[in-house]
Amino acid sequence: MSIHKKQDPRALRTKKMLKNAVFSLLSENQDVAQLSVQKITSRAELNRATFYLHYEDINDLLSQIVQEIFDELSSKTEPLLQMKNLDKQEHLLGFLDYVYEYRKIFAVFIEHAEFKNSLFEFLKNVIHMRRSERNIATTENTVALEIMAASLLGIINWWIKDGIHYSSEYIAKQITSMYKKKPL
Amino acid sequence: MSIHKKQDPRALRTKKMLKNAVFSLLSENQDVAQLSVQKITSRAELNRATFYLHYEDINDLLSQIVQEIFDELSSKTEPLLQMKNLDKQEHLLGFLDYVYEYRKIFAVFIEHAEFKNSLFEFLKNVIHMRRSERNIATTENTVALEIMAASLLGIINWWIKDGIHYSSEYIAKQITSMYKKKPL
DNA sequence: TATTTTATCGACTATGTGTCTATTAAGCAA
DNA sequence: TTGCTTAATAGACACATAGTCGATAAAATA
Repeated sequence: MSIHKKQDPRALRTKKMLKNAVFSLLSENQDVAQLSVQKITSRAELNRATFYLHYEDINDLLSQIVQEIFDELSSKTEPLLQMKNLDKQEHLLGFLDYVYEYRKIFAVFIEHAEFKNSLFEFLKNVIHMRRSERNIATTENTVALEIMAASLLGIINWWIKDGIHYSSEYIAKQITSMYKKKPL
Repeated sequence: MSIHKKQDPRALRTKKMLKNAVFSLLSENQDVAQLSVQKITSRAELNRATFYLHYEDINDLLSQIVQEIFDELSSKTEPLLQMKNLDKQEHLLGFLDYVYEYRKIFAVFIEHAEFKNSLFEFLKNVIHMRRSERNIATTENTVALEIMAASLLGIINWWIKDGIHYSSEYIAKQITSMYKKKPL
């Protein structure tokens, strides 16, 4: 954030316009794979060469967008996780509420490998925090952290793509009733 | 199979060569998205125009490959599912063994939307069969079929992509110990 | 104001798609 | 075997896209 050396306002403006163009295009066709540098710069009303002054390729731009999404996700969910007196299901529900709020963005970006990885790491982190907080032994007899996270990722992926008519409350209930131990 | 009207042997040969070219290319770069009609026909040593005599586009070809993969998966796992005297975990293990055998193909094609959908439907079907077989009420108090299938899909996705050093036995054990009710 | 940085324009090479026509070759059926 | 049918090839076409380059104009800043 403030660590970065101050950038040329023209560069900042251009980058914002390119990102806005990406969201504008994605809101239409809902498909990351159909993006092209031409479409993005055309939508942003910028020259195509300008794109390459700021990003290596489309993936570079998408990576930075994903980074920003998860910076926000972390800053919004961390205070929730600090509240140790919350019920088992309230943490999960708080997270699912956030996912629901950004379900359209999530549904598009979940196809992007880096977004998927970030979400996976995020889930692992949250599960790990919850476990150590409740003093659950992480070495013996415990379901592997990664398998639990992969399972949750699968459910979230399904939810935002094909099952978004279910409420976050319902999903939270199903999840907690499915596992032997509460994941979040 | 034998229902189809007999096809021109030249067409059969061409289609087989194109499919082989796809597998050949995928064994090198492991990425469906990097395929092109030019690369495929060049690898198959066929004219590019010939491709369009048999397939609409790359997705059409991939769809037919995926179809064949699941035809084989079904024919190999169905006899296993008919054996009603098997232990809870043996069904799951038999399926995971099949996935392990074809893990390289699976890891590549799991990125393909149609493959993912087919696998999801397959999992739903198997869970449903197991449940009705064991007379589990599907309406009351039971975890939604789709959520369970989505969860398993997430685990399988993780396993074949990032956790294939774990044995199918270990994965089966983790899965059965994670859920309150055995999924398969 | 003078220097640096950014943005634009046009051009170029390269790869890819999908279609089309004409021609050659292989399969099949009377 | 001959003749019809279908498949495969070759080359061309218009079009979209990627990534780079040099020259020029415009904005930011020291």
